[in-house]
Amino acid sequence: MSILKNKTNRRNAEECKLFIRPVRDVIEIIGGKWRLPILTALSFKKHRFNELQIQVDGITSRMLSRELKDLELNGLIEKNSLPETTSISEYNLTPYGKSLDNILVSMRTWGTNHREKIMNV
Amino acid sequence: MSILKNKTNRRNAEECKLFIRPVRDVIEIIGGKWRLPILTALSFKKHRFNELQIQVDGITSRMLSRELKDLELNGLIEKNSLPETTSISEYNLTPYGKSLDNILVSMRTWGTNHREKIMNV
DNA sequence: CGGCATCCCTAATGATACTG
DNA sequence: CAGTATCATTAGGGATGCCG
Repeated sequence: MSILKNKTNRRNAEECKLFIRPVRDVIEIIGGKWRLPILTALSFKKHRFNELQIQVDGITSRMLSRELKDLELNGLIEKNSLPETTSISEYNLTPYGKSLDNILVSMRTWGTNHREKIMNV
Repeated sequence: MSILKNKTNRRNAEECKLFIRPVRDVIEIIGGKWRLPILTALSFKKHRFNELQIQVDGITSRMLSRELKDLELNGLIEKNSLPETTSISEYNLTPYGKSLDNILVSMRTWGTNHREKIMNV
């Protein structure tokens, strides 16, 4: 019985690690202070660089530039330079970036609820 | 028409900010390298301190201690010191912590999928 | 076993100025 | 407008040792 229990515990422990690993992967990709806010803005609609800088309050052009580059490298967003005009580029979610929607929505929902809860207390 | 368009754009911009704010709130609470992995482990089952340290690979006791304290302060987890035994404490999700489930599941799901995608490419 | 204290280092971010 | 370059600062986190 104790042997069986040990085996069960070990299996549970392994299973638990299998839950954690993908979560850590996600954090690598969309973690940090800025990426989810940027993605949230882009899930709303496509934005230009300076529009993003206004929406994501407090971000510097330096950080915005870097984060956009990382998100693009990971295939979550795409950059389109408008051909007609000069010095205009637009950022948008790729289909793969749109697949983050469940995460974005669940976070937004929980966060909205939490804010209300904190305010009312 | 251009006036209407400006009003519409401004409304959209405000609405977008309303999407971003709660997301930033959530990041404040469960962001960073360790909190979501810890919460994921606890969503699986309650854990003791050293069990968590094993599950959340690479975390030091210092960081685990600090993160657990923050999560408890935010009402997401609870600590139970077992009365019978000495020096044993268990951590578990509170009901409020369990309300994070949608976030945890959506991240785990996306992360699992992403890992498969990366591996196969 | 479950932590806390100290010291230290690096990565992340900010501030500012500049450019095509 | 959409960034880049440089410098300064800070927060996050690792290593280690100690303690009830």
